[in-house]
Amino acid sequence: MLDMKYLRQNFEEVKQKLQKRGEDLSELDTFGDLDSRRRELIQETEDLKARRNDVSKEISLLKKEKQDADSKITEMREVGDRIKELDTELKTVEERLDILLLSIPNIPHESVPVGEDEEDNVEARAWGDLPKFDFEAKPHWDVATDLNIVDFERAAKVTGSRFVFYRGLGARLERALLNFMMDLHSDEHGYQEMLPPQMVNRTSMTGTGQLPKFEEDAFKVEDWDYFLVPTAEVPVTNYHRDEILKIDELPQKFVAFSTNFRSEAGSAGRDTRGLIRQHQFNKVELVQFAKPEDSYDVLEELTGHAEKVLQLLKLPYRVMSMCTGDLGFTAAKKYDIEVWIPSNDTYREISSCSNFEDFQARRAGIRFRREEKGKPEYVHTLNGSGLAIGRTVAAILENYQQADGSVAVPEVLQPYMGGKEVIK
RNA sequence: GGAGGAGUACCCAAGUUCGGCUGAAGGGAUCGGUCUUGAAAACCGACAGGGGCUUCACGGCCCGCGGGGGUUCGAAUCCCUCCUCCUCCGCCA
Repeated sequence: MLDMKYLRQNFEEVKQKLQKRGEDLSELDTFGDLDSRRRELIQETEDLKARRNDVSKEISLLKKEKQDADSKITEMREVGDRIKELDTELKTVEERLDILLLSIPNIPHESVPVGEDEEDNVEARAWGDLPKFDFEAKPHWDVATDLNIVDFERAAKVTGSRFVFYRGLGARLERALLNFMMDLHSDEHGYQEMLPPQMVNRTSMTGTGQLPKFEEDAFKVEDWDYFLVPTAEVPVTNYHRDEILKIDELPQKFVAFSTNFRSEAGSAGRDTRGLIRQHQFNKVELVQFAKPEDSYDVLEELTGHAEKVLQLLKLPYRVMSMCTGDLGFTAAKKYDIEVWIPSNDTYREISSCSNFEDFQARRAGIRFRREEKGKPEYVHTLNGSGLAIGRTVAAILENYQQADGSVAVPEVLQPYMGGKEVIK
């Protein structure tokens, strides 16, 4: 959410910056009218309320002295009716304003490359050597199915499409990665481990920006106003919702595991095979609450923490700086980390690291004070996958596959795999 | 799921019977001061906070007693509704 005052005072400039995102901004022009009407109504009701407060005190005194107050009471009855009318209109105006403000995307940071779509994303760096196979490399779903470590068919029977059973060393690999990532970030990178609820309420989903615009992407729990979490970002960021932190509590760094649920609305036909796009997947998420002046350094640091996972797994990747058209709704700046997927002959997103600046913090009311009596300011929130586990499994199966159909276990994972060096 | 009880400012807590001189007594904590070589104790003083509207500013006003609605000239106080916590019963991994 953008600051209303800032938007009022810098309307054209903001509009211009938002236009770089290439989104439809026609609604934005209703802001001026709504905003000025809101302030008109507030002034009018407040004047009336002030008068009512005064007269009510007078009435109280008159009654105490057993004097007649009927005419004043009648007068105030009319004032009260008028206040009610104005308050009703004010409420509808504020609701519309709220919906509008909640629907405006974040302003891109000046360092974000301008562009229309993923074609215009800019490679920041690449790491690792691409594997060369002296046999015909298989896509990960064939590798996994041949090894009998995943089962898509039965998952379709038991639940539906875009679900999967992991079994045997496949399940073990998933769990090994989870533990490896959690250990790395908590022991080496200074994050506090957190295990959040896997359902959240509507306010939380609004706080981080999934709602109101993207409700169709979420799984909603019937009869409850709860949603299955699409990412641990939601519960963990909302952990400090409506709080004022002390400055020495910043930065706060959390690493959280959650199972994530996404309807993948609008992705029909894409990545229908394999582990890349499932309705349910596991992910280790890094979340930081930072001081505004530090947040861009934190973004680099956090992205580095996610990269470290791939480096230790020896998986080739590149880091892409998302252009204005591919930034997503909430981010001011975003890096995607893409891992090499040989069967696609390309890199695929495995992590997304964003600085939201105060966009989420304003929605969710997450603030801090620099001094004991100082004015509260909004924190900056950041997060990044560290990493999506299912896609990491896919990357390992593809990059570590061997001629005989087996898969070598990356060295750092072997202790987590009961010492196994190969999946066969 | 059933039956009770409770949510007041940083914390504890009065006020809710019978609506108005209470936007909130009293503690504690915190901060400043006196005293002291220093500290503690004691004493004195300060101490809602947050948001909004308006103003160049000083300031003024409005809203805040879990959330939302209602009754009333006026609500912490009455009514409705939702949420959270506690106790007991039932069920349950």
